[in-house]
Amino acid sequence: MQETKSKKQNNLSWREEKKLKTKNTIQKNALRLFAKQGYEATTIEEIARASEISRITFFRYFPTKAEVVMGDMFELSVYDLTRQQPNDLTLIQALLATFQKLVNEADPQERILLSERHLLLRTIPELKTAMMIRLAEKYDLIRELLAERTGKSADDFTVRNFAGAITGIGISAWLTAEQDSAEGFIERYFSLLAENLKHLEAGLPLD
Amino acid sequence: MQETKSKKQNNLSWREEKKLKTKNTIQKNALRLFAKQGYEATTIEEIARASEISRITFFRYFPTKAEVVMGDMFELSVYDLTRQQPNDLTLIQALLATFQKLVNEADPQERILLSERHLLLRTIPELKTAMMIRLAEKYDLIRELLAERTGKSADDFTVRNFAGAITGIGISAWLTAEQDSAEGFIERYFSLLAENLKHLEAGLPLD
DNA sequence: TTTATAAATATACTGAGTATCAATTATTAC
DNA sequence: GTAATAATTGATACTCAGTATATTTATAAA
Repeated sequence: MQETKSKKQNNLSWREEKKLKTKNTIQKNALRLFAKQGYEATTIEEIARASEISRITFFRYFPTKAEVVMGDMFELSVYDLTRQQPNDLTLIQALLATFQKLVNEADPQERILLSERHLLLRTIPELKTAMMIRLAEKYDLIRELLAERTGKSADDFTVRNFAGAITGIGISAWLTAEQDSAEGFIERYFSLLAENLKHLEAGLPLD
Repeated sequence: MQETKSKKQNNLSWREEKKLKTKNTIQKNALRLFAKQGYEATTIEEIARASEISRITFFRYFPTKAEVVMGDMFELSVYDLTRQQPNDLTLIQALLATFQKLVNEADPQERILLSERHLLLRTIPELKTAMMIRLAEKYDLIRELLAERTGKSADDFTVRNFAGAITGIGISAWLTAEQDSAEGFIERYFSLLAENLKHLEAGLPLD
């Protein structure tokens, strides 16, 4: 079980580095092929051939075809970064700070990849639904964050409900940005998210 | 194109009646088999055999295996019933009235079928996600309802965001009821939904 | 070099979902 | 009632995602 860490000072061993590279190659080829000939029209076989691996190996790196588009999506960063925000901020203020940071720091390279992904995510029905699920799954993370900042239990009624509202607001931002879309989707998404959160903090007035 | 309505006074023709019966049979058999031997372990082939139809005919009635569980789910009723509530009610008040009505009026027969469905919907991962999507898809309907009652556009920022919050609150109620679950899931779900909506109307205070 | 381990692949399978075409069955017109 | 018409069903055959098992190849350690 103990992982190899004997001679190599790099915290990534030779093998692990290669694996990461393979994973990236697969994802890049997949996104390229999806963009070129469509998601449905692209088979896993093709992606594998383009990546010079076998069909079976593909499944060693990604459990499903959809997952190759979803990727990591820096969801963990959102969680971690938000936890690191000062304690005297409300959750919403902390989230706003996190988003600000993420938008500022995203390097161009990453931003382009992200754009390609998002294009697929809002175009292909199968992926749209996969994305919606991802969003809904954040519910539990939000509850945890909220529990930490309020000192309440994550199972508290108000915590649950507030977290639910944040989740829904996130979905709304996603769906709205998807409509306006075109260029700069990610910027639009984050700015909507920020507006929505501020509105929520104000109690969601309808006037 | 003109539909047959010549002699038959019943608004359902002979054929259409039979089709409805077949659809119900398929659904009943599917739910029975799923409950008995599990969702994944049950093939469409089996469901078809039990329903005395061919595998292909199954797909004429339900586009996917998951859809046979989802069914209609009286989502349309919620929409229609809510529209019929008095105009001086807020959307939340109207929704509360609708849920009240639905809980009171559900006949025992239907209630049992609904329970079976819900058991599957919160047990089988594939169906859980399908359900989540259903919930998220209500977003647009809620926006319409809200637009009607506020006189605003369904694309208005506050309408979108408020509708998003309601959606998320619905998801939260679903996930919470799913945890407590056991018996009386549906009652629990609706009562949570009501609590959550009231909390939302109060501006979602965290204290 | 030999040994142990992990990663890649080959083979073969299941089952969902689709397309095409032929066979039935019901509906309508005569 | 019978023939023509249209809808429903079904048979056959296919694609492709995803899985299980066993085998081969590459890597690391000894």
